[in-house]
Amino acid sequence: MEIPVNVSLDLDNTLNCGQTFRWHKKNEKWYGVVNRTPLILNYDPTQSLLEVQSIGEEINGETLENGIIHYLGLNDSLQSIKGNALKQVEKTHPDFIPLFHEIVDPSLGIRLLRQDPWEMLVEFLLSTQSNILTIKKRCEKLAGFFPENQVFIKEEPFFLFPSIDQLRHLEVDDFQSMLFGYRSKWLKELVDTIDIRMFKTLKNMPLEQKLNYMTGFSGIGYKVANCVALFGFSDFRAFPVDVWISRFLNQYFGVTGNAENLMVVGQEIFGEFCGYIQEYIFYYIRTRCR
DNA sequence: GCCCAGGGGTAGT
DNA sequence: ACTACCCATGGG
Repeated sequence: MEIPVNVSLDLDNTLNCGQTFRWHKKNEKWYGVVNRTPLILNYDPTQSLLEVQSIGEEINGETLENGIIHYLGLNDSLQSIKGNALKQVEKTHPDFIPLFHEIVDPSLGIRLLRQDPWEMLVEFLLSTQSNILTIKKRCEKLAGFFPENQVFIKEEPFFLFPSIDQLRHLEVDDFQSMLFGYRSKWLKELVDTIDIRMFKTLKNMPLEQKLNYMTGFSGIGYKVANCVALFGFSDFRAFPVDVWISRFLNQYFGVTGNAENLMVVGQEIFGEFCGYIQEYIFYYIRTRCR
């Protein structure tokens, strides 16, 4: 199947900018799973065509095509998001305008994915104090623990992300064997105590309620909860503050503080789509600022 | 060997 | 409320 793409799309950096951990590229094609549907994606920017291989017929009750359009955020107007944030920057920090363009313009094909909130919660709990390569290996380790979740497109294997019921059957030692370290007990406690139906209702609640609920679990602090809100619940007012963003805000705005304080700073500077801008800043720091 | 990583919990101020 | 320190482990 082929999907015509008539908006800007930087698929490589969308799938490789730290918002998702289980996509991998081989021979110019991307391999990954969206909800319970394995996909092979091959984007040709010169033709603006997205070639899709799959064994599934639908994603989350939608047609394959609509499901992929939704997942990739192809309906997001990146120009509007930039314009909205720029207006806010002009009001609050006009001296930052040149750097704002320098950061955002090269990123206007990077899109925030609509990922599964449960998978985001588990994966970002495992992300603490680790680099992205290590996080990716952990996520693969966890998914690969369940051979019954393996599916194929032709000869190519994929693992569906484990459900909460599957994870409930594991012990702390199982997680230790996957080298999750001190995160093992956090994950065990999470799967034992979370009310997954309650968790899913956060989708329609304000950011503050999302954060309040999620930070109630051990191992889920403000940074991780913001990542889940942004990448799992598509709440663009979320503003995750990790060591990179913290250093950036300190360097260019002279502010310091914890993840909660700096989240508010980011919201004030960049406005209601600050989560999108946060991702562009993260990409900028890690590709052009080192 | 050393330092860092998409942090968070906790005890001591 | 703020700080210092610890946590397990892999990668550069």
